[in-house]
Amino acid sequence: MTTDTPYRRAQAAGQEALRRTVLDAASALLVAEGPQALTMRRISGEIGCSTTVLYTMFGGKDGLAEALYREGFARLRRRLAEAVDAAGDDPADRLAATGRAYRENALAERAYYGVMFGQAIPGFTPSPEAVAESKHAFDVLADAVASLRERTGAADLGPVDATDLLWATAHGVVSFELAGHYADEATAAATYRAALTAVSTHLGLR
Amino acid sequence: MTTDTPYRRAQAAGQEALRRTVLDAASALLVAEGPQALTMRRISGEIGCSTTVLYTMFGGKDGLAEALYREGFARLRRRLAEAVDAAGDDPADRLAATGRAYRENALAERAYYGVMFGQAIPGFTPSPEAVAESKHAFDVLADAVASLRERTGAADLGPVDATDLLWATAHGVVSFELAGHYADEATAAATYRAALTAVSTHLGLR
DNA sequence: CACCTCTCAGTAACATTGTTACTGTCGAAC
DNA sequence: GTTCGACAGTAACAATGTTACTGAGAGGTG
Repeated sequence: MTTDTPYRRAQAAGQEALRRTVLDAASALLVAEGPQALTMRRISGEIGCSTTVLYTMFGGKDGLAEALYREGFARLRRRLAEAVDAAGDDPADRLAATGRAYRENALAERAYYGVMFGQAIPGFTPSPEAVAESKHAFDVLADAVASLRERTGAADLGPVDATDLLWATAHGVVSFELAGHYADEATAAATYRAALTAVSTHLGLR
Repeated sequence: MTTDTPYRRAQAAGQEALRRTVLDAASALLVAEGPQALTMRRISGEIGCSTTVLYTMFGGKDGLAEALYREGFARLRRRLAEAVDAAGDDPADRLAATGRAYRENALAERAYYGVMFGQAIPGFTPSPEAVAESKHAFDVLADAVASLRERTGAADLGPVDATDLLWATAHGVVSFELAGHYADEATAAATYRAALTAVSTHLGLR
């Protein structure tokens, strides 16, 4: 165990600030030029240090990728929470707002979406802890579903989790849209709405 | 234009056979060890030639990736066609069989699924022609939908293509299953069924 | 048959990338 | 003041995609 001295704290704070700087640079690079530009040398060059720093701080590229993965889910979580807050008190409205916000986030943060759900960073697979934590981004969705279910008395679906089902459906359409499968934005939007409407109707969540 | 002589033909036949050999080796490597093992040196080593051959034959790794991409869709197409053939004449049965076969194919050919829909091979994005051709794998699904629509008189959904919607929904659940998001196979299967049932009901395809 | 030419495979190199051993430096502790 | 420990920088290594150079073999031409 390390001794807790002012020095140690200052050092830790410095580490934390530096970590933030590195992450911001990596994030900017990811958003501006895509995952392909995310090389250790490029990042270190961007902030003016050697690659060694990245290794002592993140352990390797996987560690950095995982930090970006968490950041992506944090952004998603913020966006969903904001949308639900703005939607008012009706659970149905809150559910619908969550659905729209999910797609908007994916389109606004395509690069992050690729890190989170595509294999945008070649060797990377998130750790089980990161995956488990990522699901909390959907807490607001789960809440809306629970409220709505209480109101409508929708039946349970056995092993099928309603939140997971909605999420998977949204992901299917969004990932196709990001891959360019739809002719235009209007088609993508309509397909997305149709998919979510179908599933929430089937779940009895209206 | 090159002259068409027996020699040229033999050479072309040789090229074709060689191409097949290379593709088989790459395919075996992909299935056995995943996309990470797909290196030019590894493939050339596997068949006992130099990397130059791969470049003259496929133009580069992207060309090889695209060949595997097409192969993946060819396998999917075969599987869907077989399932539909075995399902009998009822369009509803044919639709349901297609849905099941899609998931079965994804699970049986995970590595291919990653090449086709994930970004399993780092720099690769399929050419527009390959993407356009890939959609023909779903011709049997489109046929089943059309038959069923004729029988049930289901309404049109405007810009939303019913086949695309079913496909995207199936993809959403399957890609999550491949990523390990579900606790067990039974949960995944139930979620998949629920998603497809929801969408086909919503489309009026029963 | 001798020579020329063209296609193409092999070798070996180059650039890029993740990663790490070695070295030096700077601050804390006694 | 000396010693020690943590950490950053340099420079290397291994792997990978790619390509310039070289050579061999086959067909055409005299």
